[in-house]
Amino acid sequence: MNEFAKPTLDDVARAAGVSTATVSRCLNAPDRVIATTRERVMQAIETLGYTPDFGGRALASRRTNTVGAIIPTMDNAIFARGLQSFQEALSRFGKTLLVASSGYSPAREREQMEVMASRGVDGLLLIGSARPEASVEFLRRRGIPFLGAWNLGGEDGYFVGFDNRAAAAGLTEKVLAKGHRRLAMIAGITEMNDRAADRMEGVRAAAERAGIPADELPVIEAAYTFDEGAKAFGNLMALAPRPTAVLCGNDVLAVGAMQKARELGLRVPEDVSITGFDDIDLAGVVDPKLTTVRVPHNRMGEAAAEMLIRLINKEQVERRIEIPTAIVERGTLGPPTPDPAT
Amino acid sequence: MNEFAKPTLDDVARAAGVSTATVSRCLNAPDRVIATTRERVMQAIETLGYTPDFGGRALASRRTNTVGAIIPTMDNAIFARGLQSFQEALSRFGKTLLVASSGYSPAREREQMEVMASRGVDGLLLIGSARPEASVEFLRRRGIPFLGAWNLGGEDGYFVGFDNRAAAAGLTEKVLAKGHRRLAMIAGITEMNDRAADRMEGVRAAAERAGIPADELPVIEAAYTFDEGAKAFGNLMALAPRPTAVLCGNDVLAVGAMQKARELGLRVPEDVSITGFDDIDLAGVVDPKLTTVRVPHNRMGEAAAEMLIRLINKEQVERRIEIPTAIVERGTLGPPTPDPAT
DNA sequence: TGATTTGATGTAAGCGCTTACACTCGATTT
DNA sequence: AAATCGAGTGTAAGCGCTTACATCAAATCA
Repeated sequence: MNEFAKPTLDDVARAAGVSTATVSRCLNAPDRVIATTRERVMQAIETLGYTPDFGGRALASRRTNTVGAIIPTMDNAIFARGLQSFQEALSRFGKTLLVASSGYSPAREREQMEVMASRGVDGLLLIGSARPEASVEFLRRRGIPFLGAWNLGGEDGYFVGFDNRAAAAGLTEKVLAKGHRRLAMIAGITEMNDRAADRMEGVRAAAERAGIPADELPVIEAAYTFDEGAKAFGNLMALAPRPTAVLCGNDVLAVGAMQKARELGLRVPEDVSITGFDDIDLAGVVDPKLTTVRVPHNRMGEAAAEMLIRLINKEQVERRIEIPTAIVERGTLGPPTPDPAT
Repeated sequence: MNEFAKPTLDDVARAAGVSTATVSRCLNAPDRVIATTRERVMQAIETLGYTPDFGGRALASRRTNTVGAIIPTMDNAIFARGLQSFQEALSRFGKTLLVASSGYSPAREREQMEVMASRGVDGLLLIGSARPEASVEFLRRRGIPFLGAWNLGGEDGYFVGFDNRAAAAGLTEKVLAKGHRRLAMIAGITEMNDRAADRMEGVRAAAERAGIPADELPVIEAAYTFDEGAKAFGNLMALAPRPTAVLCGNDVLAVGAMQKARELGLRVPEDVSITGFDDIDLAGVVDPKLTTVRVPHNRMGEAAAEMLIRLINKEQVERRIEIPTAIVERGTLGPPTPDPAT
């Protein structure tokens, strides 16, 4: 063989004086080869610097040991963190991660599904459950096991994630318990984003249980940036009566709101309480520190990897795994200041 | 063909009444097939729901249209952002991204290189230039084009990144121009991390040019966390004489330092100036806003993708592309307060 | 008009691997 | 001692695709 050509199974077999089948077995089922032979083969692999060819292997075995993930964007600490853990866990199972991003567009997600499918991924990680039925159907027809992550999904399918609705409701109850009655919410964009929608619903439900009807709970949807959060907060503060607590759909919006509050000369939490969601690093850094909901994305990433591997291996799998969240009380939630008019 | 089996090229060929070669050409070189035939083939592809098999294609064409990236971790806004842009750009060229993480370990990076190699990636994105020669040699032998990103590397190889050294020096000059003489630095861990090392050197060089010898410039290396930054800052503030300006190797350390300053009752920038590096979102959110160096990671990601594609296509490529950085003056850098003792 | 070129398509040989099946040979059973 | 077994290994048939080369008909030329 040419010194610089990539060595093949044949080269190894020849060098070790065995057949290609034996070399293949050394790699895939070492215990089906007697120790002495195996050593000889391994030695040959080592000296030749052989690594199996992916194409050949994929073609012959009908397996790729590749897992895909289609996420809205990595440019978001939440997904980046989860994906990192997912990838690490996958790597422990000898799988490699193929990533694609949808930019929150269902059409683009579908395209990427086709890319993943034609790459023969063994399984696929998706975010959430809000997607056209046709996309789901596509994966089913192709027989690609897939998983919705970051939330708990709907009727069918497998999920590993958080109960965003319950967590949001829990936080809302905490706010109500402080004595707040005039709540407002800055939600993430809910269209095709079930996490944002669930959080909004959770807040609404808790408020309603406390006797606050939906029409007395102003909600503004805002994109995932500080500026949008700030803008929404400004609009909310212009309302009469002014809300005493603003629940935000995520920490980014909450921090944007905090900036705006400072700009408006409003003290947090004396003049207005603000809460976030996700507990990103930022939450512990702003002043005062943000009261929020901890969402352990890294644990989720790991759990997702394990679940997907089981799905791929056709092992028994629970339909959904809930990763518990926790309310983190820090400095931005306090009791409302008694209305000066009273 | 079985209704549920994945259709193959053969199925398409039969359905369209042409040979497999023609179908293949329709997919890979449409202009080498006459329009009427092509339409018939495309129609068949459509109705059968055919997607080419990756393994077969990779095996036959010796190309995978896959690009790998081995980064320290995605769990770091800097890399996540760059990677996102890289992936998007790649996707526009019809390439898919395979990601792996090294956790800052050269050994692990090497392992991942082998994984990437055996997957037949067409090209590889690496971070920085600090790695054992053997790793580089491995890629060369395999003939895998690769690229160092995020810095400008050394003697040979291709790079797209920033001149961390010059940028750090520039910022240091700005600090000196404010009148500071007692500088200190909290650097990132420099071992096997050329970005951190370059930044440290840049600060040292600028200080020396201003007549401040290295031994009068205390430097503490700290891991990429708020806490480590805070701890290092605490140590620095215990020094006598106390530094009046602390240059940090990245924004995370700087924000940690700011927190510690508040804790210690030190005002920023009145009592002590603090600067960062990277201009992550966080930098614009802390109070006062952080003076730092803007490092456009998304532009870098795109440039890296383009360069790697050219490398893969064996087109003419510049050896290094420098992405310009910019100093962002915000609130944490001010003139030193005159020493009360003077 | 016959010779030559050109463009569209078909034929078939692999690409590197896995795996069903066949084979060998010593150990065990009858 | 013959029959049976099983562990270790080899043989060889593909897996689905690309592509060099062959073929053929139509277009062009002399």
